[in-house]
Amino acid sequence: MPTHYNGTAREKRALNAWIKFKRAGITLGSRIGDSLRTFNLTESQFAVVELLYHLGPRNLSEISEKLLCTGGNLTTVVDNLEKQKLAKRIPSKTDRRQYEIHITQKGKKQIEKLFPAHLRRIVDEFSVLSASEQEEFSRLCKKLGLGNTNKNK
Amino acid sequence: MPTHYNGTAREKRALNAWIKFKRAGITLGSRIGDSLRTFNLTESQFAVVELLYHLGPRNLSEISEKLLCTGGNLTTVVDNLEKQKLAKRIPSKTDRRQYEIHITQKGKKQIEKLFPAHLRRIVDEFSVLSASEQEEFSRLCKKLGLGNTNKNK
DNA sequence: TATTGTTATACTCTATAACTATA
DNA sequence: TATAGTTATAGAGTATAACAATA
Repeated sequence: MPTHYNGTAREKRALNAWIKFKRAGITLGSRIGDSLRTFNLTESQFAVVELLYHLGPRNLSEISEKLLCTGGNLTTVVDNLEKQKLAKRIPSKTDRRQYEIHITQKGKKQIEKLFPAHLRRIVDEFSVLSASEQEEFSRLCKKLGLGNTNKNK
Repeated sequence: MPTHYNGTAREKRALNAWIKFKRAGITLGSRIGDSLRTFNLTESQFAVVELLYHLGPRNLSEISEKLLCTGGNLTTVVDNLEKQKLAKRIPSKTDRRQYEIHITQKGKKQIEKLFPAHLRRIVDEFSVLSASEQEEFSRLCKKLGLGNTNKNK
């Protein structure tokens, strides 16, 4: 979808980049998300379980920080994971306000079964880019994600 | 968030690119989405109204094709736009199964009020990249979005 | 007082399948 | 028979604000 907007070159460049970015996000997201849905996991749920698998137990605050979502939200996602017995809450011994969220054995097995196919899918999607293009792409995404935090606008 | 995954260089490269991509999508999306929410528009609703504004009336099939969502889904989004009187359904004269979705005067005003700020936000977010980086980024996103459609894997 | 997490509330999105009306 | 769109259904995510328990 071209922009159909008559702005300055600078505006058109940014708008075009944003649109391409969003569309790539939708299409890749749905292609990659499909491979998760066959395991009865939503992307949010997968993100949490995968984080626990690779980083170990974390409390809700830490997870919400990593995954950039609100606390009340994460309660729901973790609730749904507990229903599926893929994660569990364990009260913290040091701070009785906190829970540590742990991945369960079933969750580990699920990730181990699912991750290779998931990874294959990702490698496949990115194989349209050369190695150096992928690296450049990562670099640009990172820069965009960090934003102009030190520009103090 | 680094990948914490010990795979081949190829796998790590793709996984890293995917994670950076997703995170940039979340952070940029929320920063840019905020500017829409102040106008009581969700991103989906904005996408539809903006499309109608810039491309003119379209029927539901055409919109769902452009925005990559399902039909039943779009019914809901357009319903919500009609409630806000930002869009309206007009029965097609040539094919009585179809509706043309039109933007309303109120919708046009809304876009005209909202779009400059929205655009400024996007230009600002992308200003962390140089002009040529933005162009390279668009190119890479486009390539990713199209996927390996002619690889017939 | 501040923090961790839950609850309550309410809405939006999303998909699927069955359905209506029309072509 | 096929197509355009709605309806019904159901679930998942999202945010906000008020709240309880603990620090």
